[in-house]
Amino acid sequence: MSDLLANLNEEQLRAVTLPPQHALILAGAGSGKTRVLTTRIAWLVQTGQAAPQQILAVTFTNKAAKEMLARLAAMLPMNAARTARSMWVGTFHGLCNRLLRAHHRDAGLLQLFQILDSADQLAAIKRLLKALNVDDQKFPPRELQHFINANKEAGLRAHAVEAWDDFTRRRVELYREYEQQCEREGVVDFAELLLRTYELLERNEPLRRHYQERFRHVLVDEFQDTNRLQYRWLKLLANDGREGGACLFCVGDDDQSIYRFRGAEVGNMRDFEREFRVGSVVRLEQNYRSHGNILEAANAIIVRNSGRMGKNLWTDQGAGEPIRVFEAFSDGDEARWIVEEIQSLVRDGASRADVALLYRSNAQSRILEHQLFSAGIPYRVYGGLRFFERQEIKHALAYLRLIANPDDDTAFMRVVNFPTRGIGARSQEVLQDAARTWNSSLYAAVPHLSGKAGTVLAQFVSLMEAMRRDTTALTLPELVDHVLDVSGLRNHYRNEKEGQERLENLDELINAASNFTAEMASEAQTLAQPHALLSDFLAHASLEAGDHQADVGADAVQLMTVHSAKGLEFDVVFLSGLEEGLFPHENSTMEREGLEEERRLMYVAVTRARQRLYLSFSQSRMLHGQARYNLPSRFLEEIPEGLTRWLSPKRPRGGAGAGSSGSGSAPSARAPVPAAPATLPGGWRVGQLVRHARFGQGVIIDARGGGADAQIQVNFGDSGIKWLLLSVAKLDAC
DNA sequence: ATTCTTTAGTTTTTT
DNA sequence: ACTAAAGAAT
Repeated sequence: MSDLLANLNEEQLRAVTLPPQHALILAGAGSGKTRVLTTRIAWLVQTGQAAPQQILAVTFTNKAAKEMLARLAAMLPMNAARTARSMWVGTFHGLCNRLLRAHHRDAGLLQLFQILDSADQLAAIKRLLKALNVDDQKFPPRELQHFINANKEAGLRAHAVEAWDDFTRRRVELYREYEQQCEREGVVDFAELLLRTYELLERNEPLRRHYQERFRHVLVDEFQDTNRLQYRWLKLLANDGREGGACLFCVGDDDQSIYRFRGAEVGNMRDFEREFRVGSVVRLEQNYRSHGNILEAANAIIVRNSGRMGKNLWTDQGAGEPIRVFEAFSDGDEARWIVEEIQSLVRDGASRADVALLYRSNAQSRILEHQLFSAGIPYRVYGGLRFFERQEIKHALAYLRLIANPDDDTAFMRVVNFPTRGIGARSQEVLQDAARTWNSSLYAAVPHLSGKAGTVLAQFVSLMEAMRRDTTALTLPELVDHVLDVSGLRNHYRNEKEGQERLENLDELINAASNFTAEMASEAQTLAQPHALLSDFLAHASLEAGDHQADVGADAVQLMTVHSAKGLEFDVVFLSGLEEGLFPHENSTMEREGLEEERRLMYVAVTRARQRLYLSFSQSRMLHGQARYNLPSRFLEEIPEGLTRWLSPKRPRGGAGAGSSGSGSAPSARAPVPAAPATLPGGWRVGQLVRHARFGQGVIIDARGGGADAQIQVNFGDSGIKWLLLSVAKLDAC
């Protein structure tokens, strides 16, 4: 017990030992957030205030859930398996899946309902549009997918959506058709998991009461990332803060909310504070991660945002090194410089794994990878395809899904002609028409067909029937193995020249099935229905797509987007591409909300660094096959000058206009901007930084005409991109 | 059914 | 510049 609370600082201790009441913990970057959350749970259990089964902990990723369970197992004197079983720890989606399986009848679902991941959902929508003969130019599937998900996340079924124009009315109709299609096929998408559970609990009072009374404590991690529906879901369990509901313990950081684009509502934090009358918000402001200069820079950046809940990180670690800033002439130059810097760090004894290269968008990784590769520096990139998202795995899973549920049309379409068995587009069309006529699934429509299409499809159906029959007595890994052979998938990839890796992945799927079976066995549940374990395995595959492709353990430099760096920390961080239009991204600068999210993203990036932070930008950059000339990011100017050290000749500051460095003075060793045309009349050149009396600072990005008509195009950032007549415009070199 | 050609769209991502 | 996906030709 004293062990548990030892080494907590004053605020952490206060948060951990709060009396049972609704609580909001504002936890800054590196302030020991996860530690507080897990210690709180352990403390509740150890002091006898709550039994493990009275606790529900919600995270956003499976990784975070696993980590929390591992830490709890180490803190609590009970074996890990028991903790895992009696305490509900998981993602919103994982927990909803568990609830819906337990109460599938009340929720109006098959016991073996399947879960569509985003790609499956998109495929289902495309299939729907095709069946209804809808022009997918007018109704792009992706847009419709977003429309449906956004409405579900707002808690709205198709009948409840208000439509004021024809376009929306049609989309609502398609939403309704989509709902019916999912219903018919016995499948549920991600948003549906949440909405179904919400409606189930709302509608079914005894059930709601049961869970409200069971879960005395609900703890939420990354609360700033919750969407509206998730918040309503929590409110339901807490009985809106009235008697008989759970206590909500929400931990989050409004300054690290970077998922607005996918529905996260930072406003939930304030709403929670108000609606649940959270008396005093506990602020964790001592940072144990970064040196003083880095923190000060982060604070200076984030303070410019409006509507913050307010928080100022501090450290007792001392100022540390200055933040290093570098201006390159081209993106290639920037990458080369980063690589040189890494080489010298490694020479000085740094471990490559402690160095991270961060960027705003994935497109920027290519050039960095290229330079790292040429220099022979091991690196790993986060963000590739994940295991369960691979083509061969999705194919195998589709066969498995068809065994569990023949009405799953998405799975049917995926494998009906893969490997090819002579069921081409025409046969598939005939079948889809028949399914519509008979109002049945594709599988069930096959017997109604005659002719050539009927014959080949009947063969496919009997293949599936045989698969189902022959696997009832098999263990899950045996079943998977059997299906890989009988379906012809193995054979197909054996004959493909690049198929070796895919074959290995298929074997890995059998492995995954073995591991899953072992985990389930330790929870000692007996499943009466054949293929019930299969169904659980499929849910697992949808909900947990596996780790991103990267070899763990190797001493390699880490490359990732700022988004995926959230929650991680490194001794040395390079943040590249700090340019207007890139970071902040041009699509975000139109509205204040968007810009502030970019600023939070910048805040997240800066606070990843423990000891050393490099910021770099480039005068020119190849993007979509064209050279772009960007201004330095406004975020650079938001860092107080005293905290930085420029490794390249410093440019004048935007506001001050006091600079004296010559116009674009290039260190002689560096090559000039590639693709920069010859000097223009008046000595101007593309890529040059200029100042206009009205528009402020800008970069010359193009030129046309000659003599008296010569014009230049200048990117003034905020003030836009303008064509100016050289003979008229009053421009100063910066 | 396979292969070649054209076209559109390239911020961030988990479940 | 590059890719993935849809369309057209074989």
